[in-house]
Amino acid sequence: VSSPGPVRTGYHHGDLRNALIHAAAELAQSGGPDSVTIRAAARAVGVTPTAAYRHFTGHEDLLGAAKECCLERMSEAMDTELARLPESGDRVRRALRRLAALGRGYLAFVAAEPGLFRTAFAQGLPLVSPVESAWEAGPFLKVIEVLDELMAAGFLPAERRPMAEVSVWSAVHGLAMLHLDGPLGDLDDESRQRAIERTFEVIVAGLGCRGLPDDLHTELIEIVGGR
Amino acid sequence: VSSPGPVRTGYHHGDLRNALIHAAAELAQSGGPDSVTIRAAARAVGVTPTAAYRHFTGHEDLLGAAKECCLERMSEAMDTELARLPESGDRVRRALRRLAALGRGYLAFVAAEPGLFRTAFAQGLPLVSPVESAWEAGPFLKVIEVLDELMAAGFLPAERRPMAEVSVWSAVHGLAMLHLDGPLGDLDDESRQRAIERTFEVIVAGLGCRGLPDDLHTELIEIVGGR
DNA sequence: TGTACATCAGTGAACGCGCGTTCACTGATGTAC
DNA sequence: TGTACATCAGTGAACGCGCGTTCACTGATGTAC
Repeated sequence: VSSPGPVRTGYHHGDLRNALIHAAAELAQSGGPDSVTIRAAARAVGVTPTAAYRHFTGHEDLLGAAKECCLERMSEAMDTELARLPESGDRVRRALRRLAALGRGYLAFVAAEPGLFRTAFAQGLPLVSPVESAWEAGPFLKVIEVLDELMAAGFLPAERRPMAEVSVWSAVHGLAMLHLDGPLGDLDDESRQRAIERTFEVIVAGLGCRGLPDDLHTELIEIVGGR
Repeated sequence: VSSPGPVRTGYHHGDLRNALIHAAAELAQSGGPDSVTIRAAARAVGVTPTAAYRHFTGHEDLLGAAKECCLERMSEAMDTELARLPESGDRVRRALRRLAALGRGYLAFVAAEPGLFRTAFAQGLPLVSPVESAWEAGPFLKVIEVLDELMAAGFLPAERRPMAEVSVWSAVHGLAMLHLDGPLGDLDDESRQRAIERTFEVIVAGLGCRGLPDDLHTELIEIVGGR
């Protein structure tokens, strides 16, 4: 769960657990969850497969740790997008900007690191830590916060607040999946971009009642798709 | 791609290709795409693995056929929901009803047949037939038709029509995926239901400009979640 | 400060598994004459 | 109508692979006295 860790110094490794997780994440990066095996991770670290069993109960345990690691990477990618945002404007504007940046971060991560994304959402036993905490500390929590802010600022009516985070996340997650494995994978870049923009527009229009001023709309679209 | 096919009658099978596809689909049903192997399919049919190579170029070919088969099953499930709909009301009402029924069919299929769903969207080489036709003959086409109708009937403004099908499908697909493998899997049935309803509301509100009359809203929510 | 010994963290060999795929083959079918 | 023969659709044995996991082991570490 931390950085690469020292290369081994003699018989004992020193930080084998973290080294294995790091190796597992690199395997996930290049080949997705199916590439994460105890043998391959041990090989990458330069250690016998058996040694891994000192630190993990088995394959499932290692994969779970890798999953958690991928989720963290994803969370970081979204934070990066958030950090680039200007602070100007009223609360609604700032919150909508953040919503757009989250979507952008999510989709950019999927495009840049499909293997990590697939692993983060791999089927099977959940994460090592209690489920809720892992998810709520990650990407999902950020969406919840932004929607709370949108409600507090008066953009999102209170009666529409419940479950709104699910709608938002579903839309962006579905967009990502359909691009990765579904029929949207064949779209050219331009169409892909327009699909993302339209989905963002539909979601924002579906959340708030009122329309957006033109300049705000333009700014948001640029955040969600631009650069 | 057709029905079970006759049980073998002697040395020659008669319809081995279809029998293998059927077996592959059953494997997919119970264990997802990873369970679809040439050996297992041959075993199920009662034939040597080698025999499969008379009808498929290899594992990937069989899996592709299974994928196509799963997509068809999904399409049928959605058609079933469409067929149960009343025909009363104006064009907008009928089209929105159909939109709700498609979402319902999609999500019900995912819940009832997760293995088939996973296989339909399995990663890897596309389908046997040309990509577009397979998808556009399937679930996606139905969404496109309904949205065209919503535009023609005046509910969906023309300038919001492009890519709207992607937004709609992304939302429902994301909902399905997050329930299957994501953090939404832990929701109780009641919350799950509300999440689906809210997502439908957000999408409909995001597509059309105007609000829905109360009775229509109620009817649609019942279609999307009810029974 | 030195030493015996428990504990920890690795090694190396081996197991059984199911897989995709290939080979030379044989049984069944159908067609030309 | 019968027969030789090409063709088709299977069989059976075998290959090599990478995997998860277990076993008895050994090298390194640290702690009690």
